[in-house]
Amino acid sequence: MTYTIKAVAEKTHLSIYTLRFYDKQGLLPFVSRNHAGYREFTDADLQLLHTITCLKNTGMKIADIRHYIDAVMAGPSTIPARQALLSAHREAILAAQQKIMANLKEIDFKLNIYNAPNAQQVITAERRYAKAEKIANGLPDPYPALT
Amino acid sequence: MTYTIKAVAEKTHLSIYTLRFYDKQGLLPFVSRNHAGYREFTDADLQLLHTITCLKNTGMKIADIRHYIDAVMAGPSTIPARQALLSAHREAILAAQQKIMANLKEIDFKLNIYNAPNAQQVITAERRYAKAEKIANGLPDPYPALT
DNA sequence: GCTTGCCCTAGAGTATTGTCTAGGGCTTAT
DNA sequence: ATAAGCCCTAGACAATACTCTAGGGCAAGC
Repeated sequence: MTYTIKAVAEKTHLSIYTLRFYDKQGLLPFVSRNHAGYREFTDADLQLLHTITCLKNTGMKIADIRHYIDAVMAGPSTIPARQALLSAHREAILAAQQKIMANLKEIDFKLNIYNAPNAQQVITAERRYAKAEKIANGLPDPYPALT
Repeated sequence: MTYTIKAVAEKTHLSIYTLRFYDKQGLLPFVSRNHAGYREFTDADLQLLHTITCLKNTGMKIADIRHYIDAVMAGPSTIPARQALLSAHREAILAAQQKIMANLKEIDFKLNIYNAPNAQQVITAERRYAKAEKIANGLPDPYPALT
C-alpha cells in the first residue's frame, strides 16, 4: 500500500508544496516515482518523513537534515555518523531550551510588575526616570505627554 | 552618561546593523538623537532594549515586539494590554517548549537505537524492509547497494 | 586643513523556508 | 473523447530578519 502526495500532506499536516520543496532540497531521496512520474510514499517513507519533521520541529536546518538523510541512505556503515549528528542536535536543543527558559524568567519578572497592585505607580516612576535621564543628558524626550 | 551605537552593540552582542534595523522597524522609538543626528542610548534605553532581546530570543516576531513597545510608549494606561501581550507570549513559549520536548523524545528514541549494541542489525533489517516494500509495490528501489 | 574613525540614511543583497503560478500530463468517469 | 481531479516541473513571489554598500557628515588629533 502506498500514499499519494496529497494523502501524505493530510497525514503529516505539511502542505503538498512543502513536501515537494523538501524533495527538491534533497530530503526525500527515498521516495520512489511510479511509471507516470508521480511520487508514491511507502510506510517506511512515512517513518523517515516523520524523523525529518522531528528534526525540523526542533530547529534543525534543512541543509543539516539533508546530511542526516544522506547518511541514512548510505547504509549502516554511517551509524556512528548519524549518532554523532543526532547527539549534537540533542545538545543544541537542550542549550536552546535553557536559553529560552532564562529569557522567559525575565519576561516573567516584567509580568510580575504588571500584575502587582502597584503596577501603575512603578511604571509611572520608571517612565519619569527615563524622561529625566533624557533631559539630564541634553537629549530630546521621546516619550509623549500622558493624556 | 550615554552610549554610542557601537558601545551598545558590544554590550548586547547585537550588530550595529541589527540595532539600526530594529530602529528602522520601529522597535527603538525611545532612543534619542544628539545634535549631529547620532543615536545616544541611555541606561533606561538599555533596559528596554534588553526586554526587546528577551522577546526576540523567545521567538517573538519583530512586528509583535513593536506592538509591545508601542504600548510602552503610550504610557501606564496600556498596562493591561502589555500584561495580556506578555501573558499570551508566555503561553506561546511554553507550548513551543512542550512541542520541542515531544519531538526530542522521538529523536532520543532514534538515538537509543543507534546506541544499542545491536544497532547494526536493527538498521540493516529496517533497510531491508524498506527495500522490500518498494519492490512489493512495484516501485524502483532508491536505496543503493551496500559496498 | 587633512586623515581617521566614528556616525548617518537609503537601498540593495542574502539566507531560509516556504507558497504559488503557468504550462502540461495521467486517470477515471461520463 | 472529454471533463474533473489529481500529478508533475520550473521558476517566480513572499515573508522574515538581517547584512552590507554607497555616499556623505561630524569630531579629534597631527
